[in-house]
Amino acid sequence: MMVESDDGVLSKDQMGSSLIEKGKDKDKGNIDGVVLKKGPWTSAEDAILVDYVKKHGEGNWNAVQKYSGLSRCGKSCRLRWANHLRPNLRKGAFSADEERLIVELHAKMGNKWARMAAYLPGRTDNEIKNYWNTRIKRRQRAGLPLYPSELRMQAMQEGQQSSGFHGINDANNGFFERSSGQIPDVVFDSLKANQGAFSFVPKLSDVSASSLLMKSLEPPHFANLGPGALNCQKHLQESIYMYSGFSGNPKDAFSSSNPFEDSRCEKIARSFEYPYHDPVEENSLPSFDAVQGCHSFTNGFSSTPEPIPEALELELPSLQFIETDLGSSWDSSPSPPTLLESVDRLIQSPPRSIKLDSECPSPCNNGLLETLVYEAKTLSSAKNQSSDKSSNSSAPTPGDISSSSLNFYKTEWDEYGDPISPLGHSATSVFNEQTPVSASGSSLDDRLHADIFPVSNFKLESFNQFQSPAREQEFPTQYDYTRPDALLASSGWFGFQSGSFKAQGAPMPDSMASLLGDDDLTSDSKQTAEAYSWNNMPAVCQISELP
DNA sequence: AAAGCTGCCAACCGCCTCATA
DNA sequence: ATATGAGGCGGTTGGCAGCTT
Repeated sequence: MMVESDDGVLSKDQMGSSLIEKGKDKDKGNIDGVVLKKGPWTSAEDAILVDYVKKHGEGNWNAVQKYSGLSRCGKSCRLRWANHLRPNLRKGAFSADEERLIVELHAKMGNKWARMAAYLPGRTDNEIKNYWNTRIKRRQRAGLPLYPSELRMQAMQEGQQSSGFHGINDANNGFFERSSGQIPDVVFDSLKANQGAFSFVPKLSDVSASSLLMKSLEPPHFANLGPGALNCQKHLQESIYMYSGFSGNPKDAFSSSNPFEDSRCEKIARSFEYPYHDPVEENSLPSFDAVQGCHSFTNGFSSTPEPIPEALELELPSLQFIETDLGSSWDSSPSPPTLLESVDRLIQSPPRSIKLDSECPSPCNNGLLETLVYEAKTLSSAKNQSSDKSSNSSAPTPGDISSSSLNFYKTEWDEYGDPISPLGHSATSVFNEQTPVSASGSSLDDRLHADIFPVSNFKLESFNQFQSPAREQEFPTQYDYTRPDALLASSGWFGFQSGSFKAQGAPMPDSMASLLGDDDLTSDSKQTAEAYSWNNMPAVCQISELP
């Protein structure tokens, strides 16, 4: 883009954009009647600013205009200095190491560009942000997960080997830390050395699905479910957008069962220049078959059996999709997807639209949360219908609703012959995948709690907002549904009924059983598990318990 | 060759936090 | 305790360049 000439003459572009605005407040370009310029900086302006900083140092940016005569607002000066003029700035393309680190950092921090920039010397938050946004677009377009399989695999391996996720045991310090600004050292292992051609460096024990999940559940996002529901929705959409490997491009999403059948996608994918070699994704890109019936969770048009292109761009938080396909999830795959992969798939594979007649009104544009409620109702309705048809005359209990939903989904998916749950790998599969039979059960349980429950909790909060009196009956009040463990134990919302798990013929790991309130367990162990989970819940989740 | 698309980049905007008066 | 200003941050926008169709 250009812009400026060295003699400071404005280009036509600059002339057009260097607005001279009058009558606005200081933030809008007018200080004490002095008209402040906007738009691209000229080299002359740069020189003035540099000179000013040399003399006065950084800071007090609003004084720049006063002392140097530069017709720029303080903010603009600060930005210009920080992003372009300050010494030791590193320009040019990101190196592979930098890119890798960005991915890691993003997995950990989310969109905390400034914090990320602190670990990329010479780079600015703006650069990182731009890079990330571009990267997201590319990967989304190609239907690739946002995080490479190595990263996810690493998370899995680390998770199984380590004694526990860093920080997971301490909700205030580690992985979910939100206030300290500290980052566990593990993140920087990748900085310590170029450990060869991606012997994939970083210890990602703390870069797990939980980070992804928590990303969308961060206080600024999560807490807004109250008065700031709109904001929350926006943030949630953003969050999912960020983590969605699912392309928002309807063409990409629906034109081909294999994105690489689309030459355009192929080119895009090949253009990734991604520091991670990702053979998994290369060879098994998410089948858009799975997307084809794209569950309208993605956009709130849940009653619409056919995908609505426009809606796809809404990028709703697919993280909410808790998998109910226990059948596939409990398959004893030799190499189960990693935790992160689970999240990726969870994100990538929005559930299919369910074609069924429902008495439930469509949530249409009412948003994701309504959609969730609607979906639950729909599934419940479907179950009731199928129950009527079947010989099973047992009346469903409230708790059965979710499990019936499971069955329904399973049936639907079986019909499609899709081995991958349309809801993706989510909680159940994650449980399965991430819960080796462990006598100690400690760290893993912790991780599970931390990784899974935040989502559940979020869902619950979301759900609560739309909870009807009738539903309140379905969800007995003795459950504190603001508590994710209680949620799971109750099986009320997403069908995590212990019986459902058992019905799948898969042994329930002790750790999970305890979470789910398995009756076979002693009350002590359940209490321990509950206390454990609750005490280790990220603060954001516990906050929700407050009145 | 022209139009369209995408990536990249710079800059702005609004909101938030924090320090200070 | 409150108001105000400075600075910081994240989201968004808009324009140019390069590539593709």
